[in-house]
Formats: sequence, structure tokens, C-alpha cells
Amino acid sequence: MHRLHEFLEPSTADLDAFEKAKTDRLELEKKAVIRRQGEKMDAIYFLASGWVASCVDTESGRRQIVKIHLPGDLLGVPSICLERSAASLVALTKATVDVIPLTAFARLFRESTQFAFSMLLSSQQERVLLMDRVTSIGRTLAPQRIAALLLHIHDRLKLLDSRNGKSFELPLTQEELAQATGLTSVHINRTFQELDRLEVIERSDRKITLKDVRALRELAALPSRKFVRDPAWLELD
Amino acid sequence: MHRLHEFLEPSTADLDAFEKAKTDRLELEKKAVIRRQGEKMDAIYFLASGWVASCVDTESGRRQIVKIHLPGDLLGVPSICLERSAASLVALTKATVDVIPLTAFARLFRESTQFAFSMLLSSQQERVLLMDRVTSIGRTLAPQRIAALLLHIHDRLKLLDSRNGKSFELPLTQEELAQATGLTSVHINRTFQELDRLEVIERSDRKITLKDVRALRELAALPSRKFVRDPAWLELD
DNA sequence: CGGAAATTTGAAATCGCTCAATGATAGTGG
DNA sequence: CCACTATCATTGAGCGATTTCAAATTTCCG
Repeated sequence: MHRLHEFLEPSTADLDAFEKAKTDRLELEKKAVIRRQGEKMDAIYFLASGWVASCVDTESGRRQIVKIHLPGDLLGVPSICLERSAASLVALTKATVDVIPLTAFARLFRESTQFAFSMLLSSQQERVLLMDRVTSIGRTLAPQRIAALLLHIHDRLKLLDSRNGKSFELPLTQEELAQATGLTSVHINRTFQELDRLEVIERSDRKITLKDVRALRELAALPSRKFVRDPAWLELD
Repeated sequence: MHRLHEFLEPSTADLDAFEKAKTDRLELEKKAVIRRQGEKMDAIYFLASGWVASCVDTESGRRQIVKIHLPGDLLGVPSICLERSAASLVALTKATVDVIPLTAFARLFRESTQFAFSMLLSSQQERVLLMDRVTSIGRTLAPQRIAALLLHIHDRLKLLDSRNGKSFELPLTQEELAQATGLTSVHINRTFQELDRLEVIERSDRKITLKDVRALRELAALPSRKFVRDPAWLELD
């Protein structure tokens, strides 16, 4: 299930062309680096399985996770407007990615209006998600930020497979959660305990259960987003 | 000078089509709201003159400025993937905007490969800028955040008109700067004084002078970004 | 000139960070 | 299968950055 299906249903020809655009497949261990920030751009990637983080490293050596990628995501797309990669792509779990050269990607975009519109819409979706992330980090306290992040992952897992529920495996260390929320691993730890105490979540091993999704959404305090599907204004067909 | 020219030189036909896509022109007073967060989507806007902010409001009533728009920017584009606008668009100065209905925008995109590629690239650019903003707010202290914001505006003003230099009018109040950096107006005030003391900036009225751009960049500590121009991999004719 | 908006200042409170140490867990090699 | 090691989670104490609240000044505009 691709993100390609999220806004428009792709034709089989498009899906086929997409498969053909892949030139190579990489099997990655946890913590493997797919591409380092600052490296020359020549490809993007399709995440076939596993979780991957996009990280921006500050000159002063601090790391921000700007996106947590789940299977079906395209990786490294923002950097196509740059000479060198904007972010490092790091595997959070074992992962499988397919390489898509930029030339092949451009060809897909040029030759299928459908594909181009899909890319347009999902790029805007990513912008909205980043806007919400900026808002969460810039204007809310630690419990809110964690709530927002957990809900975001929860919602995306649900989209990926509607059988996914309030319980899921969270393969991020507290250090990584800290890098994603603009906090410290120590503070993540203490805030998690607070959320435990409030009975809105439950933790065991790497598993998280959202005990009260309603309360979490209220806590996170972000505006709710309803994405379009087959918007009429595209005037396709 | 459009953002449309930033990555690819548009054909005169494209520029013409773009002009024809505009259906209405709005003259806005400072503080006027062009579109409120949550309103139904039916158009995007072209900023012909003045400055505009995209703001996301939290359920708890806090406001984050996620983008400061300068003349030549398209406004409201991220929300095209939503049923309701993701952000409010608020004029920071007197401003002039042209309305572009979504159907007209889709037509431009569908009928000109050049235009579509331009949109693709500038959407990715906006993602990179947001990633950097997340990093700045999530991982750096107040002086760094302010330095990063001032430099960003400085660079964009320069791009808009290469005669623009280290001195420019900054029409944002300290409250608005706070909303953009994830800080408080009080703290913005004190941090500005600190930057004054360090002799990296100078303030008078609404005018800011970057006295030491080198030092500011070092302070901001963000990775430098070099955007592509006419990338070969597009394989346009 | 008068009033509203914006800037500046001070003092106290809070949130989150740093540092450093301890415990728990999982993976590795013998 | 166990000892060993590395990584991760947890805890405490003290500090630092930023916020909050409230008041005083200054600037802007009609």
C-alpha cells in the first residue's frame, strides 16, 4: 500500500511504471544510514518495509528528526531541489528500500498527469504535517508534543492497515523520541511517566497502548486535518 | 519576480497562462485576514505586494507563524490537500493578492510540464525550509533562532532584488517574531538586546541591519542550502 | 493631542536541560 | 547457557533558559 494511493487511485500503468523506475534494492540493518546529509543528490528511495527517520543535523552537532517514515513512503524527496541532501536518512529498524534515480522519477512525473497530481498533493500533505510539527514544537509543552507524535504515528499505522488499533510497537528509543520532539531523552522519560500516571497511555517493552485517544487528541491540541480524496477541482478524465 | 522563476525559466506562454488564472485582486490592510484556518478551500493566492504570514492556531489558542511570505509567493498551497484550510493567512503589512481558483491552478499544472516541475521543486523547497525551521525551533536557543530567521528573510529579500543588502525593514512586531520563533515577545526583546550587545545586528525603528552576516550564520548553526537551477535530471527537451 | 499599540524592564515561577550515577535489557561470543 | 558488554531506561539534584505577570515607557496614528 503506497502513499501513491492516498489521494488518487493510480492506474495499473502508473503502478507498473513506478515498479520499473526502481533500479536497486537495499536491505538495511537498524541504524544503517541510507544517505548522509550533505551528500550529492542522485536518487530518491521507496521504503518497502521498516521505519526510517529523516534527520537534520545542526552545525553544532544536535540532531532533529524531521520525519518518521513508514512503509510506502518516498524518502529523500525534499532534497531534489538541492545539490546536496538536506537530511540524513537513518533506518530506525531493519528496513528495505528501493532506489529510484532522479531521472526515472522525473520521467514518471512528466509522463503521467495522475502521478504528477499525486506527488503534488502528497508534497502539500507533507508541508501541512511539517507545519503542525513546527506548531507542536514551537508552541506546546512536552506532554502535548509527545501526545501529538504518538497520535500521528497511530493514525498513519491505521491508514497503512485498518486492522491496526490503539496498540502498536514503537521502535524508537527515548533518545530518538527526544530528537523528534525537540526535547531531551531524560525529559521524554519523565513525561512518559506522567502520561502513564494520567492513564492516557500504557507502555510495556517497545509496545505503546493509547488508552484514551480522545483525551490524547485534546491534550495534543492540534487542529484536526481532513485530507481530500479525488478532489473535484483536479478535473481529471 | 515570481518564485516561478526560481528553479526554471518559465516560457512566456506559461507566464501568460498564469496571469489569466487570476480571477480577482484583493487590496488588504495590515492585519487583514485573507483566509481563516478551517475555512473551506476553494482558491489559492498570489502575493503581488506586501508581506503575509501563514499561522497555525492551536486548540489552546496559541499561534505559530509557519511561514513568512514575501511578494511573488503563492499563498495557501499546502491546504489544497485538505478540505479546510490548514492555516490562517494574515497580512503583516498592506498587501495585494490575486485570487487563483483551484480549478485554474490545476489546469496550469496539467497543461504545462514546465509549470508542474516548477511547482514540484518549489514545494520541495518549502519542505526543506520547514525542516530547517523545525530544527531551529526544536534544537537551538533563542539567539540562534532569531539569527536563523533574520538570515532567512535577508536571503530571500536579496533573491527578490539583488540590490537589497544587509539592511532592511522588518515589519513584524516582536509578538509576531515570537510567534515565528516559538518564543515569547518578552524573550524576543531581551534576546534582541543581547544580539545588539554582541554587535551582530543593529536596530532602529523597524529597520534591521545585519552587521556581521558571517557571525550570524555561524550563530544560527543551520546547514547551508544550495538550491538547484535547471537540474539536468529533469531532461526537459 | 490623545489613545492604542508596541517595546522595554523587573521579579518570580516553571519547564526542561545537564550531569552523573544506577538499573534493566538485549545481543554476543565463548 | 552464561558471562560480558553495549545500549537503553530510569532516577536525583542543581542549574539555566524561557515564561509569566505586571508595570513603565515609548512609538505610532488618527
